[in-house]
Amino acid sequence: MKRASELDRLDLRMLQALQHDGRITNKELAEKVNLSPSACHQRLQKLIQDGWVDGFIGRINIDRLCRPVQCIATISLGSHAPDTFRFLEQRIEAIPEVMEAWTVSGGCDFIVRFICSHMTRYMELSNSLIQMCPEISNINTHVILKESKKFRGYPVDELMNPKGL
Amino acid sequence: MKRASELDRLDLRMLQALQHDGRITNKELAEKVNLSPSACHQRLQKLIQDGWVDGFIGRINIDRLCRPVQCIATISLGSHAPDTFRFLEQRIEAIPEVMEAWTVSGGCDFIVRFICSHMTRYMELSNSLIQMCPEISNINTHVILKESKKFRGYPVDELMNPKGL
DNA sequence: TACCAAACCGAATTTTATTCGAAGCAATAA
DNA sequence: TTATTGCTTCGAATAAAATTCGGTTTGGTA
Repeated sequence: MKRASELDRLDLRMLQALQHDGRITNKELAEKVNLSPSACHQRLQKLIQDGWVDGFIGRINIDRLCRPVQCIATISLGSHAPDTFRFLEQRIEAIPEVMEAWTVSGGCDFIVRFICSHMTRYMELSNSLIQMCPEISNINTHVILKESKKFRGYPVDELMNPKGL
Repeated sequence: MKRASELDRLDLRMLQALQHDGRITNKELAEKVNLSPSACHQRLQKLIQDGWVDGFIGRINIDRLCRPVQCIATISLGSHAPDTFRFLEQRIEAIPEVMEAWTVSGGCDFIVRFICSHMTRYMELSNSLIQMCPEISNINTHVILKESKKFRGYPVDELMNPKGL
């Protein structure tokens, strides 16, 4: 299996193309990177098999389906014992309405993004977290007014070829 | 074009399947929702064409490609004039290293998620924001230690069939 | 019951995916 | 320089999937 430094220009261009359109056909992808369909197919299978690609998701237009309440909560713990972290992390992960969550350093310990059918539901969820984890010292809720920038893939160029190095 | 309330059970199941695997074949999707491939194909095209699906993204395993620094910044403004908001929002959007950004209410005005090749680059970016927008009163940086939960699609069931209604 | 529109189905056709053997290419050792 | 080796590519053949289309079913309505 290749290491990251062994991925060549074609591999990276394929990954970028897949980020941009996860449903691109192998034939189109091959044209885009100037390979024959068979060679491209072999590379693509290998990229997926070796875990460079994490999966493909169809993004649904959730705001057209319903009018959800979205919140970002910053959670602070009183105790920083590893067990406490793990426990809360697992509980957070298990909540379907949690879309993303991060363990962070800075002014708090977790940052969690929720999407809920209504505000009361969000309150239920945050209350349940407080109840099941008394070590939580603070939850600060930020209601999302607008998604200013949606995730559209990682900036592979900037990350792989950082300026000034 | 259908309205949200006119999407039936099959449409929703298709959207959920696409969230889970954006590269699922039409044939597999048809089996999953108990339709003939042709009927499923027609529905899928219509769902995409009518904008229920926002696009397809291949998720790449960025931590295998490099060792990026990821941060979440909370930004507060001194002036809440609409022009100030719009200006900063546009500048934030334009930064390739900004993966996601939200306008929020609560203890701050924007929450922004960065991915950078190294910490110095992050500092450059946050400094540049402060320079170009003097109305920023505070930026609080949270370094991401761990992605506790990755986005895996919206909880369609919970959002469309909220408990207690 | 008769009619209509929408959705579905199955078969036919077109396009794409997948497989596979042969050829090209670069690095290495003789 | 010349063989050898391993890896990648290519193109053709085959398998599978997508797409189209005419006919049928279905559900609602007059």
